[in-house]
Amino acid sequence: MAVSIKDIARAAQVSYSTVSRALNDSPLVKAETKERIRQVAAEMGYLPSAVARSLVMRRTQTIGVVVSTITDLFFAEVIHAIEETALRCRYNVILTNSGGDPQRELAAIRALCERRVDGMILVSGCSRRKDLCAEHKLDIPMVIINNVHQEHLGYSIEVDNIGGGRQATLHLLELGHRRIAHIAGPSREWDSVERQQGYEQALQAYGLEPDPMLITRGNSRPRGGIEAMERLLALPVRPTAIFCYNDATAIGAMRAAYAAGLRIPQDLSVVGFDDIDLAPYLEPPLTTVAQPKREMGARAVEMVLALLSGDQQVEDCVLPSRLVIRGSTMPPRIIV
Amino acid sequence: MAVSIKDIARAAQVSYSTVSRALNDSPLVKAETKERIRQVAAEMGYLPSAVARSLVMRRTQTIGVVVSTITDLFFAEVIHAIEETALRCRYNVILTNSGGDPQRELAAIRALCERRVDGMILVSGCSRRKDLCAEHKLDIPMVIINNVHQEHLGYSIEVDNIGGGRQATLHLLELGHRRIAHIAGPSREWDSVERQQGYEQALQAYGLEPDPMLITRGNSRPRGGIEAMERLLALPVRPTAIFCYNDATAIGAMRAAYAAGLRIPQDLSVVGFDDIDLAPYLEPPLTTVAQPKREMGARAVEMVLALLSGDQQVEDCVLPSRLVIRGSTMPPRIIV
DNA sequence: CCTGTGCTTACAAACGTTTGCAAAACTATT
DNA sequence: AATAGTTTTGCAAACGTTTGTAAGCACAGG
Repeated sequence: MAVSIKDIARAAQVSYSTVSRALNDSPLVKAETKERIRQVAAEMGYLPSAVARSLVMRRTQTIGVVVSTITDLFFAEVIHAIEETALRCRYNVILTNSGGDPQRELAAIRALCERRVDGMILVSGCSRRKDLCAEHKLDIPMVIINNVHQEHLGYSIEVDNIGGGRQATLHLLELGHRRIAHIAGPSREWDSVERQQGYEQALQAYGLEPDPMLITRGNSRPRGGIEAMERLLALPVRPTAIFCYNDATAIGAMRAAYAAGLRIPQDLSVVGFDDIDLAPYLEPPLTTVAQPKREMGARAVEMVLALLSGDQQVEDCVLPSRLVIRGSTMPPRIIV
Repeated sequence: MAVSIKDIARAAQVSYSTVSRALNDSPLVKAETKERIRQVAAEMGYLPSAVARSLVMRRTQTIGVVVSTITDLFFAEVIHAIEETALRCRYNVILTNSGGDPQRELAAIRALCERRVDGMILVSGCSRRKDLCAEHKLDIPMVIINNVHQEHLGYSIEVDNIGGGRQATLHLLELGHRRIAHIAGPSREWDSVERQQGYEQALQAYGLEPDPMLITRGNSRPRGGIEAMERLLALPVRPTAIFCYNDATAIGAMRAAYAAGLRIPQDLSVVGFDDIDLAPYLEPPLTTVAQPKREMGARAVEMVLALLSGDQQVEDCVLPSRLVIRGSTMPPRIIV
């Protein structure tokens, strides 16, 4: 079917090893021969077989990526960055989604191992260390972005979640808010725990004790944000501001607030986390803590590549987060 | 490094072909032997090499997907569907993005061919037929979702763009709007042309002649929507409603409208296209024409698989679009 | 005791590359 | 003209599988 190196050899009257060398621009073959072979190859529409090459080279030039879902813009943007920088390094990306299920995640990792990817990147990997290790006999470099568990399980890239949560909350405090609610993410996600810690630290820095009534939980998606917000709105004394686990949650929270007839930010200030590309276009433009998505993706593949080249210097990195103030926050109407 | 079938053969004292058969549950090997071999394999942590298998089977169990960008929620959702149904059929997905550049798209296709993917799916493929064909010597099934060009170049899946544009516009007309603007997508995208046709047909059905002043163009992203909207707002007589090429554009348009102090839908009705998952959570919830994203993705892989199994019955399909009415549309204040 | 018949197992080729090493073809030197 | 040296080419093994075919073995029938 596909034309192989042997077909070219036959057509060009040389051995197929020569063809291989010619196409790889080896200095071992005479310039004219090289040229002739190349021409024949081009005429015949030759496309080398990456699978055969992978077999002998024991390199697939492939990075496996597993992510819970690609339909969250934050993940989509990180994956975009991964794909872009992988491409630049002549790697392709196999994408698998786990739906946030550790079982499926493990299955995905297994499949990637069978495919002999050169390295793997888990975005919000959700499996426990011990499970991961089992699969890890073929030592394939694996880096994890925003590890869900606290445990360190290999090379990881994190954002400064505590600092981000603190900044967000401090911003609200500085505006004069005192009843500041928090809609956390799923309790098993470590970054949610950290962001909440930052929130609590900020409150304490202002001499406020975190109020359990003001802390509720979403599912990291708009739906969860709506439900959480409805709970908060049902409180005898409503919060004047909210810090949300992520932008998707914030979007849900805002929706619920609007549905209840509130205005944002006049009646309620909202801060998100992630700074998805859509954040500036929301109504109102969302104040949020930016994660350096491009950099996270880029770093992850660089890390994999470094690991691949046997670099021992590779170290976990935690990148700074940055508060981006837009239109969803303002001082409370009545200064408490 | 990785344990191979030969290592197992040695450990289990059989030939490696027997190991292969045992692990593939061939009836040719005795039950006891099979069991013993499996045990050894499990103990040794054997993971079959998909690349070796691919080489001999001439099947990679891989589908290549090329998309302009994954950071548009519409694409992300389609790709999610593709990945899910591919997984269900035991296929993996190699994702590549072209950034909407035909050059890069071609390069991506080439790379996928080298990897010997079993089939390819282009989401909004942007290359011209003749360019594509060149690459197409190894006849790899290729299906295109929302082809950018009008030309038919292989199996394709489309949504009823004209009908969708018509429905959207009709909805606005029925509400009483008469000055209805349209923000189109990039002129080279065929679906934009069609949606605009639908828009014009609807107007004509109401005896209105499309007004060139009211038709402008975005870039299919929020930024373009903003700019287009600003142009429309500068018009001596503003439109009372807008039909946008897609939801991202609509989001931008709404942003610009808000920035100009307008209220939506009281001062301006807005309709989008795509029905991204976020649409119901926007402020106001966006009225939009839904594309059956899940089905489009699923159909695409089913089509590839059918083609792969030599099915001759495979036919292009155009799926229906469906208007979803939410909060961004209402009758105009002053009936014209 | 020999032969045919099933059931198991082993051998070997093939998939399409890369690459070490030997062989061949030149070139230059004596 | 022979030799050494250099460049160019070919041979063959290897990568880890699958699979067609041959071989081995036990057992039954003649």
